[in-house]
Amino acid sequence: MARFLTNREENYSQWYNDLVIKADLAENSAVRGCMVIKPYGYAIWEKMQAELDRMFKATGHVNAYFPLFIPKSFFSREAAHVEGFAKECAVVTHYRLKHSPDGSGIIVDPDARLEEELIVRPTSETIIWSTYKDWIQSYRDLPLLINQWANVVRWEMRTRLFLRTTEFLWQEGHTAHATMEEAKEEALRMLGVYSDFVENFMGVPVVRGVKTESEKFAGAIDTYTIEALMQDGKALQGGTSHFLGQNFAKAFDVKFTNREGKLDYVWATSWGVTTRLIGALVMAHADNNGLVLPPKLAPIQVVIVPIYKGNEQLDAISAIALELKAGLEKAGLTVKYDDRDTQKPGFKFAEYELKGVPVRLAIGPRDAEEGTVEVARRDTLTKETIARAGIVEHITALMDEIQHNIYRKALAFREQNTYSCDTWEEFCDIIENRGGFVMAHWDGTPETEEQIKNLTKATVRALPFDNPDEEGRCILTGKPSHRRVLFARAY
RNA sequence: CGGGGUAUAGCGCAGUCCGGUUAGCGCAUCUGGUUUGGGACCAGAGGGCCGCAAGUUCGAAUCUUGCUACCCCGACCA
Repeated sequence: MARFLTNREENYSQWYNDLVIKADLAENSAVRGCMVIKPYGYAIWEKMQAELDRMFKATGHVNAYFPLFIPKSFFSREAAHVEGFAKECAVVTHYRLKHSPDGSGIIVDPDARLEEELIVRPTSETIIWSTYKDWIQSYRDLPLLINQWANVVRWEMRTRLFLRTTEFLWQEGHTAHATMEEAKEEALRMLGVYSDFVENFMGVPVVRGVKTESEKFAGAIDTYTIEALMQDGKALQGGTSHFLGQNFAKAFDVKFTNREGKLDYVWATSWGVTTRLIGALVMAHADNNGLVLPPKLAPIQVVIVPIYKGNEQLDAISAIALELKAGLEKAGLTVKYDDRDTQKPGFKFAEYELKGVPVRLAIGPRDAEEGTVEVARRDTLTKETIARAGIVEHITALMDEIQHNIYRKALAFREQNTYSCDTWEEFCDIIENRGGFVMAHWDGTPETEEQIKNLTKATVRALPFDNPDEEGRCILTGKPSHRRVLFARAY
């Protein structure tokens, strides 16, 4: 079977690329660095969106939409922000085309140069905070809890489907608060929403923590992050939530009158997750047979495949299958009955495995006669024949079991590949030969962080919230440290 | 932006060194038939500006020059 996919153990990144394309999630487009998200991949994104959107609303947020374009001058208002994003911006300089004088085609009309260039948003803090200035006057206007679903553009040098594309889809929350405490609380709350989503819906365990100075968001005071471990031992940042302090309020002069009647700058947060999560979903669970989707995000949760000879048998089996489908749908499951006559059962089995459908039911003449159905699990690749009576309850329970099993498996993998390490030799050995998360002491300086990165390609992924205080010595410099941090090579 | 590579059917490739009938192969597609409990088989068919442009030549996928695009490795990054 593996002959249809590159073997995961032989070439992980090729395997990933093949899988994304063969499972019909996405493909490269005619535009450099930009992908086409195909219907099956987009269906997963829609499921993610629906759940996240529900979570955002349950925590008091509302959706709005801001422009794709940002006037260049807005960008320079926050110094660290412009510094961080300037090198990867797409810029609109003209607004018109015309036929070339020599008739050879269409050219940019040099007379149509914009007075002020527009930046295609790489993130929307600047346009949003320039708008918030007009929306906020008093503490009564706060908190302002807004989310936007949008596309953004970051002109990256090298791209990979879902993991890093020039244009990508995301949501970005931008909130404004009267106090520092409230803004910090909000940033942490949203990090909690993200980790809840990634762990309980995607089935991917995460480490929560704060980013170092060099890794934090351009313009933030603190960046909180969730870090997940992929099957090749590399870390993937799953989502970030930023405490922005008063940086953007000061840059855009957003002041409010507080309860004491005094003017103060507003406190801010922003937070986002992207279509990159689809890449994480693939890299965390999939195997050499294809995707393994968690039931809670699978576009198709159950597929029914009929096995038959001739129309007569097909009719009899279809009657059973459609009744079963109706029963499962009534229980809230998304079911597909694949009665295509153009493909054989074996082909369909392999195809739905490739696409990661959690449960496959097969019904043949034997099952029709004996009142049974063959139930195959994608996560374990096991099959059992069970009675049709009570099948809906069985499948419903199985969905939960699969959801949990996928998470347990990923968690076990992460635990097996998380090392606590105290010497430089051991550190290099693990990073180079085994991969995974390494909890080690670091002296806290950007210089040492940089040096470790240059020597090993490993970076500090986070200062984990859950790591206990512990006296130790930096693995590189030997200087004192009070807590272990999370190192890994990362995507 | 540095270093390396590739461009031939929808996809993956051979042919290019050493120019020569009608440019092949596998997969996919279409037609007909037999099949259907783990990626079926047989027979037939369609599909090409050989990346673009110029040059050399009786003759160019093949040689020369220029251009363009894409991929890989680095620096940048969710």
